[in-house]
Amino acid sequence: MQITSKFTTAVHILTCIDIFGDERRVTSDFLSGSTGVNAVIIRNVLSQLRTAGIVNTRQGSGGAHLAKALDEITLYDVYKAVDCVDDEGLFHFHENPNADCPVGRNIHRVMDGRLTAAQKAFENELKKTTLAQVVADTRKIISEE
Amino acid sequence: MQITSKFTTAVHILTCIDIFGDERRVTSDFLSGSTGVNAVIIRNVLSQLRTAGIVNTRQGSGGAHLAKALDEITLYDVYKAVDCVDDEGLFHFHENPNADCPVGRNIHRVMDGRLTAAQKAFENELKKTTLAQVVADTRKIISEE
DNA sequence: AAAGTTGTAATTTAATTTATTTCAACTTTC
DNA sequence: GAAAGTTGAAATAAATTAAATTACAACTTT
Repeated sequence: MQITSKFTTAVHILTCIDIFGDERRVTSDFLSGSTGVNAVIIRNVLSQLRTAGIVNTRQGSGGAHLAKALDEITLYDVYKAVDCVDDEGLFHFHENPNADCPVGRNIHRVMDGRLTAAQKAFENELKKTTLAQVVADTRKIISEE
Repeated sequence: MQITSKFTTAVHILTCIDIFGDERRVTSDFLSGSTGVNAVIIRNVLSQLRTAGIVNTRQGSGGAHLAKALDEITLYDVYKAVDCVDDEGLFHFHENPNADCPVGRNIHRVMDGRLTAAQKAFENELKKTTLAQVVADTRKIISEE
C-alpha cells in the first residue's frame, strides 16, 4: 500500500508554480506535461489545494498562483489538502472482529492509541518541511546542472 | 489509502495465541472465527509470521505457537513481517515526470530524503510498542469486564 | 466572436486487496 | 492404518480504490 501519488504530484505542482510562475502561465496542461499526470487529475489536485487555501485558480483565465508564501506551507498542509489519509486513519482494521471473543471485542481499542501515535509521529515529521525548503533545494540542483 | 488490515489481523492473531494457547489449539479456523477474517488469509498471515521467525506452525498438527517471547516482538516486527510497505516506500511517486523539465527531472530526488524521514519516524514509533504491552492491556481490559 | 482555459461529473481502465475454492501433504487419534 | 482434522499453497473471483479518460458547460482574454 502506498500514499496516493496526488501528494507528490501536489508538491511538484507547487514547485512549478513558484519556479515557472514568473515567466509563463502555469496551466493544468503545462503541469500535466511536467508531471506526466493527466490534466484532469491536475485540476482535481489544484481544486483541493484551492479549497485548502494554498493556491488560487480562476475559471477561464488560466494559470495557478500561490495563495500564501512558500514558507507558510508545510508538506503536512499539502498532505492534508489532498486527503491522503481519511478519518479512518492510516491503519486499516479488519472489520468484523467477533464480539463474542474477549480478544475480538477489545483488540481494536487496545491498539488504537498506539497506532494513532505512530500516525502522529509521521505527520509531525511532515510538518518540519516547508515548501520553501523544497523549492530552494530544487533551484539549487537546477543551477548546478 | 490505508495500511493493509493484515497488520492488525496479525496483532490480533498473536494476542489470541498468547491468551488462548494454554487452553486450546489455536487453529486458523479458530482465528478466523475471532478475527472475522477468512481462514486462508489467516494462514497466509501466519505463514508470513513464520517466515519472520515470530510463530511456529506445522502442517497437520494444528495450532500456532509463539516462536519468541512477547516482549521481543515489536509492532514494527509485525509490520515488517506482513510486508505492509514494500521497497518503494510509503509514498507513491507519480511515475512519469518529464525529464525535459528541470522540475520534473529533479523533484523526486529533492523530496526523497524528507519523505523517507517521515516514514522512519513512523516506523520508529512502532518499534516502541511490544506485543507484551498489547497483550497486557488486553488481559487487563478482559479482567475488568 | 474565437480561442483557450477551468470546474466538474460520469465513465472506463488498471491495480490492489480480500475472499473463496480446491486439494495435496501432514499429524493425531481411534 | 484408516478417519478426521489441519496446514500450505496455488488459482480464481469479487470488491475496492486509484488514475485516466471523455465530455461539456462556464468563464476570461484577445
